[in-house]
Amino acid sequence: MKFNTKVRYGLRCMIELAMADPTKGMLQKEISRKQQISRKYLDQIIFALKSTGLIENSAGRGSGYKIGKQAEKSTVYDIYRSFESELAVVDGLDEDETKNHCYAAREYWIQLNEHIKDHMKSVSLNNLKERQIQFSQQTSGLDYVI
Amino acid sequence: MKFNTKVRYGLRCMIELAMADPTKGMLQKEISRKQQISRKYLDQIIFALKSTGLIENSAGRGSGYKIGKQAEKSTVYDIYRSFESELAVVDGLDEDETKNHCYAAREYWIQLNEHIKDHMKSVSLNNLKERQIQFSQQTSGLDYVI
DNA sequence: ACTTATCCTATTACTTTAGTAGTATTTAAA
DNA sequence: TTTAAATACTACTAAAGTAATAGGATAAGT
Repeated sequence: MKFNTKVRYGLRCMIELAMADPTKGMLQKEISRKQQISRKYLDQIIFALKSTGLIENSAGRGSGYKIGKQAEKSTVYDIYRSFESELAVVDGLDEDETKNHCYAAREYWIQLNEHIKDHMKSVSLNNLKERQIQFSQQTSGLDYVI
Repeated sequence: MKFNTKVRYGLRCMIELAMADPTKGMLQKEISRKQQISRKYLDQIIFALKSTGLIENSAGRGSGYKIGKQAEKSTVYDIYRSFESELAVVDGLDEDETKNHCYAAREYWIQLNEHIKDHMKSVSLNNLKERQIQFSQQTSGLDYVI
């Protein structure tokens, strides 16, 4: 019952970019250094985030990434969905009910699943950015890389 | 981001036993047949549930299992904890903050983790039993094994 | 004694995960 | 217009986790 590293690193990337100067792009190299994620692994993560439009760049050398146009309105769930299919905390929830062996258990998992999904949808990248800014001000930005 | 089969089957077992006649025990064989879980795998699951006191029996031949004395007050989280250590949707949440690379991300995961845990603690075995009874009455107990 | 059932550990096949590697393509700069 | 930096995308691999089976030890009912 864990989120994998792609989702976790992806979230950190998005916050990093949300905090960055939106007028100039940020290179993979720079994100990699700041977030301590290997260049090649980050490459995959950025590829996924770009595919869903959460981040943008122009191709080729030296362009750099910036947050996508609609990305500030995006939520943690959108970021999650860049890497995974729809959340399903157990398999077979959408199957025919009669195939299940316990109605109450099935209903419980469905409820929990929605509960988690709702939480992930309720927190936007903007919310996270604000929290990060608050923290940076409190600590003079010394303790964290961002 | 999935619950494993031990937790899922464990939940079904607990509901099965909660629905059963509390005066007589239920054999592994019987649970296995009703819930369609292999005897040997169920053996492990029952062993775990017994270790945490959620189910009880007297040893040896033909005793059968029944719900533990305090088990009706127990929650989904208690059942989960029979198989897993404390819920942690990402690793390293309890580590020193300065080792993290993004404050806002870390805070987010902590909140989500508590959110899930709270949900799991808010639903008791009794709640699930009531739901199961309601369902059985509606369908005349035909569609589900329990 | 014998059989049935539980107790508990070990093992295995399989899948997933985390990360590396490599090659092709794009484009800024020399 | 070469060249080198950077991204784009696929393939691969080692390690870890999962689902399940196997098997011997022990306990009791008959």
